[in-house]
Amino acid sequence: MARLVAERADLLPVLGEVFREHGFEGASLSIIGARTGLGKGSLYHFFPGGKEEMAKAVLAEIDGWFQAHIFQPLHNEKDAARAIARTLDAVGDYFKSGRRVCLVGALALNESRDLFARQIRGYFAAWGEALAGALIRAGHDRKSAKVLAEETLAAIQGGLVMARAMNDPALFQRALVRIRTRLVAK
Amino acid sequence: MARLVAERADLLPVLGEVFREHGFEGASLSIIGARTGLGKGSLYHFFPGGKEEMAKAVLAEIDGWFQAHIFQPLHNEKDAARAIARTLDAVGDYFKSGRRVCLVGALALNESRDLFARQIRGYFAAWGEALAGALIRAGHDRKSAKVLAEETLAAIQGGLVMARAMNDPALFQRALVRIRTRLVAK
DNA sequence: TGGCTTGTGTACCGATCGGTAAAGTGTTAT
DNA sequence: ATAACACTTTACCGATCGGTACACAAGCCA
Repeated sequence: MARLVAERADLLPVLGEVFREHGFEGASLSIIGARTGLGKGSLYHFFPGGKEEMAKAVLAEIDGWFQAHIFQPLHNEKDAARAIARTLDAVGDYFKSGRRVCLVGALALNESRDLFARQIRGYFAAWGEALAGALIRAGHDRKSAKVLAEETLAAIQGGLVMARAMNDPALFQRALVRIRTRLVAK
Repeated sequence: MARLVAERADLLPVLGEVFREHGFEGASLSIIGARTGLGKGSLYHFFPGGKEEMAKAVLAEIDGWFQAHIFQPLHNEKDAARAIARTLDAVGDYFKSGRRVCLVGALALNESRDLFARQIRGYFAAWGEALAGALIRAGHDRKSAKVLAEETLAAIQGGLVMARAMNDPALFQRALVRIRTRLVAK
């Protein structure tokens, strides 16, 4: 039978968008099937654990992307200030300048959080530590770096929420600009 | 037949908590029935429009509470700086120091936003304008007040998201402290 | 050629979904 | 007393939910 998808990994971006748009509860198998073009048989072939396994796979893929494009650069690049600036650009692109929501943050808000608590916490913890590390290398002391990192992540999440609420993606971009100026200024 | 609830308004806080915990899609009528102690018949007696009317009523009640306890004080109190400080305290209490999520923000994130777009936008717009007005009276120029208000609302929403994600209510309290120092300092 | 693996399509499951209908119970006003 | 109203209870509706079972089709390897 002609296969409809090259590999399981190709499904993850689509699944991610579906979960972003409808939430975990709201993303029904019929919606998922329609968006992926796969029937239940195929979906359960790739994800025997059902919706929960799909969401966990998506979260793992997101974590991998951030590891590669955000966390690692923050850790490794010589020029910490430059790394911070560049990863902020990458964040802006990733969230499509405010038109895309953070799935990890969205899942954190309601009771489905409990299903994914470890991954949610791990994602933000890794991000916070990577950013704080870069801030230290850029000249901040340990304490202020930690505070600044925490403040930055909250500002990003809040910017995404507000951009959606006001239906104004530019709001998120303005938030990113403010974050940038605050992080580069010592 | 013995009535189980004095008036419709008494249901709204319970409904609010249910929507906060489960989201709009996830809050099933059976959950709602269990939490309110009412059967479907009673629920549809009070809310003929079903879940959607329930959520809209909850949003209206939230808006009313913020009007009375946050927006109006920001507009009316003589001492603007004091009004800002006091409303920040009220916000901290309202969100139970980070243990409670913002329903308006949570609804904004997924596709159920479209159902409530006007109320969501109105809530944040009113808040932003009230805060910006108070900041102007406290000495800020029009432009920086608007920016600062936008930044503040995003920081609050982001603080709530992060506190839930990290399962650390103190994170939200730290965010509120930072907001306070930023708003009182000119 | 023939089996084996990998994926797909279809039919089906019991449970639950949001919502409706209508009878019944209690209170209140006339 | 009785009629009107406000609320509750129960039974029910079709649709959809997440998930399972299984036959079947294609590609690959022996």
